[in-house]
Amino acid sequence: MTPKNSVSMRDVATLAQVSVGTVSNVLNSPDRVAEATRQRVQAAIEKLGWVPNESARQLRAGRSRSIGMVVMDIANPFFTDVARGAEELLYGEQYSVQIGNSDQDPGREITLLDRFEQQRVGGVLFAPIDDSVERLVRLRQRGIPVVIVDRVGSSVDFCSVGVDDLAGGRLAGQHLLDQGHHRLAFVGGPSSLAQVRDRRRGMELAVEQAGGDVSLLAVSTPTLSLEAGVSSAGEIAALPTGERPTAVFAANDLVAIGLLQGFVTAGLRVPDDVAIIGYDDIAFAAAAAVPLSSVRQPREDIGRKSAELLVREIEAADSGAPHRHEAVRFTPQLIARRSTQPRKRAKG
Amino acid sequence: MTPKNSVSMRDVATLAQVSVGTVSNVLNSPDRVAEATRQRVQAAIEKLGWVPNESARQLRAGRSRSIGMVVMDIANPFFTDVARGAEELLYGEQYSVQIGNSDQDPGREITLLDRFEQQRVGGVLFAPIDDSVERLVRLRQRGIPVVIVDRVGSSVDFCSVGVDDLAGGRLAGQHLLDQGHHRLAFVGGPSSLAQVRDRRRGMELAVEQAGGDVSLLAVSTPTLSLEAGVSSAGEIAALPTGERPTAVFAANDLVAIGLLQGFVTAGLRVPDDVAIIGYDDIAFAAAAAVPLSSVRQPREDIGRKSAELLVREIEAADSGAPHRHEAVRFTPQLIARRSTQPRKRAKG
DNA sequence: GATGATGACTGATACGGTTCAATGAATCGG
DNA sequence: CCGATTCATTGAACCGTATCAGTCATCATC
Repeated sequence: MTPKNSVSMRDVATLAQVSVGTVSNVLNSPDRVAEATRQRVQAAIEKLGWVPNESARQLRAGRSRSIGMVVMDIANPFFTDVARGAEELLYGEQYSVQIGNSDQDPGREITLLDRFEQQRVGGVLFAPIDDSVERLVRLRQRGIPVVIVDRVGSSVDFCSVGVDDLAGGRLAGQHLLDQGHHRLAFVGGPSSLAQVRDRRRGMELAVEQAGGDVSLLAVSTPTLSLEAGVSSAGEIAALPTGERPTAVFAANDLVAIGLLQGFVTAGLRVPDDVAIIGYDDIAFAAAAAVPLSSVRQPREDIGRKSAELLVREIEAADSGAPHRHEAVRFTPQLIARRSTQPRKRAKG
Repeated sequence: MTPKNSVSMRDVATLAQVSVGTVSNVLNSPDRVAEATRQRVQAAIEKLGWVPNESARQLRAGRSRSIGMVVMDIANPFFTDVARGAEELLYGEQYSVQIGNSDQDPGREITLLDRFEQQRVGGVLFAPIDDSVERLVRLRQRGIPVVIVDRVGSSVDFCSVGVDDLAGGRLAGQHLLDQGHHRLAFVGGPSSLAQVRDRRRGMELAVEQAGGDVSLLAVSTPTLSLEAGVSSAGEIAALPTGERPTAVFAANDLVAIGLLQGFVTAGLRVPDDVAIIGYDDIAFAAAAAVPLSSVRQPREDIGRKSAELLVREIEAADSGAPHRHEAVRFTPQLIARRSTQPRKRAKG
């Protein structure tokens, strides 16, 4: 039942009347091989349908052409966009990408890194859920480069690519203040996520700097998901009108879209009763029930840049060249849409 | 610069004063090893920080614990949901998943399959962009099982998991007819995608069966994306009011959400001027500008079931047990929301 | 106390490639 | 015409693990 007709280089060599070394050369250094021989070998490969065994190659080489990527929420289009950017670049460099979803679970995160280590992947793109780098140090000791994605280097020991979330939070906060809001809220969590902390802190800075009589309510959520947004909207809508915030900054667009749904369900109008701004500017933000204002991150660029830094580090290690870690920080951009449009006083 | 401090089983064996065979036994058949020895070996493993080399193991075993998955559009939440379902099950079975994005490009699709073949993955979950199975046959000859995802078996030679798209299309068409529409449209493409053909055909069947004076306009798009929807909406909106369809069935939710955006931009009201129904019922459908009616597919179940069939086939092949290919067909479900709500005649 | 039987461990081999020193043939300059 | 150089090819060693036929000691059995 198991055909197991595994053809190996030896079979090809036999058929082509050459040694295995020559077959290998045909693949890896074609110029060292006579044209006639090369064609004979190629023909034999075709005929037998031989395909190189990547495990064997990798075992010998001690290094692999596959890249591991850990994201914290594959259901979030932000991460698939980042992954697309990374994959695009890596595909061109002949690497293949393994995407693992930690689902914001530290245990799974570790397991995924363990598996990548066992596979001796060529490198790892890592979007972490916290700041610990111990696990990463071990990977690097084994010679596996790691680039930290979506989190700009608290540690100088790794390359990292991210966005200035403090600035992003400030943009969002300032925007809401500019629209004349005085009762603000921030929705997002858990605060173990640096992204959440930074975005919130940025908003707080905007508020402090503005001075004046501004209140800022913080609503913490267990995850950054649609559902979390929906349920937070319920909480907020239940507040007495006089205390209820008139504008909300959500830590990402998923939460923002959830809030939108929740508010509409609760009978609140957006932006008239409550304005919303999100973060990431995923493609669905513009298509939401009320087109969603957001703070845009260059998602695919983040992926591409991360991959580029990773490849560079891998190649430096291969060639023994020195390598300086780099921390790339993109600047976020405010995208104002209807969900934060100033309330029309002239209603009638 | 390259530390290369690669510790192998031999190092562990030396430190623990045993042979490499024993170290291997500690891992794979712990019961064949004396307790004291086992602990000594474990201690040595800890101390050296040894991690098994998956390539070597795999080379020896001839088979790997990693699964390749090919999807045609990773930006479509439908596929990430399917992938989540698959990954969830496979993670539990100690497999890791490699997701590759063919981006609806036949060339990339082939390349991804080539790479999986070279890696001798344990199996492949394949969401194809057309019906050709030649490439798959070769994989299977090499002993790599393939399960076809999101496309129920035209071929009995493979397991497959999908949804009855003909029934789904019919549900959508019937729903629009039930709302009293007579000028319908179908938007989607390319028609090389079986999903597109089936959904459209299903709608046509509903129309034929209903009889009466019903028109059905077909608008073809190059891909199933938000952008395709937006631009199709432009075309449709440009039609004279008397010819313009009053209800549109989009081949998937991305297109539907794009249409929605496009119609709103063009000044048409949904559902008053034109009703929309999508397909997939991705999470964002409910959160769209107007909550989107859709035909729901059990996305995560599709992934889980595919993975289950794949694992079963892999294990059957390993144990030499016979295996019967299975074609699982889920039934889609109509989800009616506001985007197809009957027009209120009593407007004033 | 000789005989198996059992249990714990060893050592060699194989997996499928890459790499590199060595070999032999052909070419070249003088 | 010969030594030197270049070119094409070979063959063996090696990567890190799993497996399996043996080896050796221990123990129960009669």
